Amino acid sequence: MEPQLTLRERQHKLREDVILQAVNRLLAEKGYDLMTVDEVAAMVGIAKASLYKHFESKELLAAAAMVRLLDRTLEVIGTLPPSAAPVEKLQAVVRWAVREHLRGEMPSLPSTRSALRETLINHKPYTDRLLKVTEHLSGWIEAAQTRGALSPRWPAEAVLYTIFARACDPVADYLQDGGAYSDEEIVELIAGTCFAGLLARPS
Amino acid sequence: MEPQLTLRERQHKLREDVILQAVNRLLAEKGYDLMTVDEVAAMVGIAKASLYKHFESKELLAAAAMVRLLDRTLEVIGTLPPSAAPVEKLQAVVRWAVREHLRGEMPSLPSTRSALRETLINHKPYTDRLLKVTEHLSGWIEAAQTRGALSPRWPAEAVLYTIFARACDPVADYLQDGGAYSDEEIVELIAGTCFAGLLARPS
DNA sequence: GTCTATAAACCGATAGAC
DNA sequence: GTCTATCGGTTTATAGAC
Repeated sequence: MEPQLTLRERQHKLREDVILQAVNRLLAEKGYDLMTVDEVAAMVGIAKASLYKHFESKELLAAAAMVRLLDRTLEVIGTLPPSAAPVEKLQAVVRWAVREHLRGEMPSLPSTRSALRETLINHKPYTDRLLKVTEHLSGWIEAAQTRGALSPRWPAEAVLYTIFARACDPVADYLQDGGAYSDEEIVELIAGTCFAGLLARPS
Repeated sequence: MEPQLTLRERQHKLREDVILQAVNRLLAEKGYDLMTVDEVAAMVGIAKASLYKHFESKELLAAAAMVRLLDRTLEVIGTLPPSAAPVEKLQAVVRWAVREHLRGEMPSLPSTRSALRETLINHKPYTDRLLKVTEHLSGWIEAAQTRGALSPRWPAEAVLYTIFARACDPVADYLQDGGAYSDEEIVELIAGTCFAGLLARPS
């Protein structure tokens, strides 16, 4: 607990967070496979070999960035008003995720096609946090279905995956590239079509 | 028009279609960046150098596979019953696309992150067919909105992108990996949540 | 047209000086 | 811990024999 050690540790943590910010942005911009370690080092302004003093491989570097993303997600989940209806909390999480996506800070889902996926599912810091996020969302989904806010027609598992998938929906990129809508309009378009659907509503 | 020339041309076309089938499957399985030309050659059973006699680069090889996909899409569009309602045609296209996805034959959308995107938007055979598909779908979308089948709340452009995106929705992969649902159930889950939404419907 | 062999470039990871 | 320089492996693309 000496101040020197603590100071050094804090500088160390700070440096690593700057690295993970860069990784997070590059993962969002080009994905894991197209991201090169040289790029990360260049963006941070240090040498590649120095990066490997902090993270022992490219895969663990990306995994740490994904853990950081899930920690931020848990922060958002923790600051939602407890009085809000479950379905409103779900919509709030989707809106936050799409906003992050539009800001270029939402790494793509580790798809079944990604070389990163196997690493992540064997990386306990990642799976622990993913489980926590899943538990929160699943609880809200079941509550909302019981209350009649969410359709009981869809299995809770399918709803969960759908919500996760909306965070990296390429529709956001295409609408943003089109330039016809503001970011906040795009957020409402994606959250709106996701929850209300494309069909006209009877009522 | 000599029979020999025609035969050789037909063999040539047949060989190229076998190649493009393999490329299509690999593009669906691992995406453009992770697909190697060696893999394509191995799957077809010819040497890599022979591939380059048919297609002059990896990018044009992938582009040809994407053109083939759009041609198959136009075939599906062409065989839909003209008497069907526009919204039913849209749903039929989505269902067909998800089925192709589940069979492992739906290459991912050329996302803004892909190295392939710039090649595709400058490749006229691709953009021509993409325009045709877009024109068909856009016509149905506007007709369905006029008739009150699709919600007028969403811009037609957003509906179009949403329908395209459902063809490569990672939700299909996650549900299929879970093993709890048949392929046809997954098709209905994705098409159903896309059109009807997650919310309970008032009526 | 198909093959083997190889060129040329790129990338992840490491050695060793400071 | 950070740097420069480099290794080892992989990938796209091509040369040249058959």
